[in-house]
Amino acid sequence: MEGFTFHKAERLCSQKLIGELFTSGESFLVYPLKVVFLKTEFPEPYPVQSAFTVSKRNFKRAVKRNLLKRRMREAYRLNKHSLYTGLADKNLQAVLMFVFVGKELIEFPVIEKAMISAFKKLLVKI
RNA sequence: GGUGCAAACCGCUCUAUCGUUCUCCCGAGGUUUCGGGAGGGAGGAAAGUCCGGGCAACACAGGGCGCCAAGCUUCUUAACAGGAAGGCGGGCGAAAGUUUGCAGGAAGGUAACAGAAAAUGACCACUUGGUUGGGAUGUAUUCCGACCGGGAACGGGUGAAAAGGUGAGGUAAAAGCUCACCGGUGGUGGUGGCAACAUCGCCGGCCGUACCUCUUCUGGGUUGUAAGGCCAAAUAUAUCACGAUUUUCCCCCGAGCACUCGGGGGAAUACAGAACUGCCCGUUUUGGUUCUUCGGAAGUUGUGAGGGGUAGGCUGCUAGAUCGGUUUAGUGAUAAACCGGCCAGAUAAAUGAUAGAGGCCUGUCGAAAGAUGGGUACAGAACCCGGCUUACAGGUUUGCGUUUUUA
Repeated sequence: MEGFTFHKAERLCSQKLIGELFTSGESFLVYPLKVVFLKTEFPEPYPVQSAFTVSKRNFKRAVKRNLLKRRMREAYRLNKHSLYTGLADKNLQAVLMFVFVGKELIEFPVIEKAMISAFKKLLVKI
């Protein structure tokens, strides 16, 4: 079991993949998060590439958007091992996008809980 | 000490655990990557993108008109619509101060509502001439009217603004009509100031105000780092332009062993289009036309434009009008010299998350020590600088005004 790292290879950076994800990916909601996922293949050793985003419409200030993205990323980083092992068992690769759909700043423990249940739901659905 | 004004500055700290990006070192691995260690990693506004520059690409003979922006003076600066110091006018304040405005009135134009009239000013009231009605006295005066024609900007009223103010003379009544003083303006001279301007004297006309799409003066190419450059990958050279070359046909000149060989294939014209541009002139260029013995087709290939395809890496990319001191010059903005330092470079976008402790401010309880609750702002680099504007919990320092107490 590797540690709680979150390297660049684990992040979703390719504009092309992001475009594909939004046009042909499936999604579900675990308030305050919306998860968009797509089974695909990419040349990295990790089972998942993921990205986080916060709408500019709900949060006008960049500071608040950054804070929420950081909290989501921390929650992902600290709990991703269950997702990794689950996907590795099924021998799948996927790209994920977490969209924050809440309208106000939400504390870290709430986001963490939502993230864990999102992982369980994702493993069932995929 | 209270209260107020101005300027400058700071704008949370520490520990633990787990992470992120860049640089360097070590080890594994061997054109990539992984592990460990050390160090650097948001702001005073990083924001708004409102001005001004650097840098880059593209464009560019020149002139006129237009458009946009600025407009007291001197200085400052790479530059500015910024800043500093000063000048004049207005507003606020008891004061320290603060705030706001500033080219011009020669030509053109505008001045709502109200008011008679907004610049060729006569509504009421004033005054006068003529005609006329009535009354009084007693036979040519006076009083009260009406109508017509003048005089006159002193008074009333309107307005943001009403034809300089006060006094005297003057007159039928008046009036810069005249005079004295005052205000303003133009000219001129002295003094002070680099200047805006201030101040004093003399002379003149006796003198509206505010504003503009008006006039004048100064400046102004366009687009922004998603600029631009390089590499990789990928598709395929459609179309267009220019050049080179080959073949063929045509024309001209020369040779000639007679249908072969060698050499060569322009110039003028402002008619039209295009470019430069907001428009016009103009310039450049292309096409056409004309003249002339005097160029057309096809293939191959190169360069450029353009389409299609590719959406990945490097560069630009951070050492600079740089930062921190000290000294000197200057009222100041700022400049110069010397010493020292290296200070973010991400790209679905790092600079963090969680927990604990402590500061700071503040509410309540309490004589105090303390206890307990709340708050800890505004805000996140995206090519780089100089300004401006806006947001901001709380705090520090300095100078000045005013008031009170003490001496």
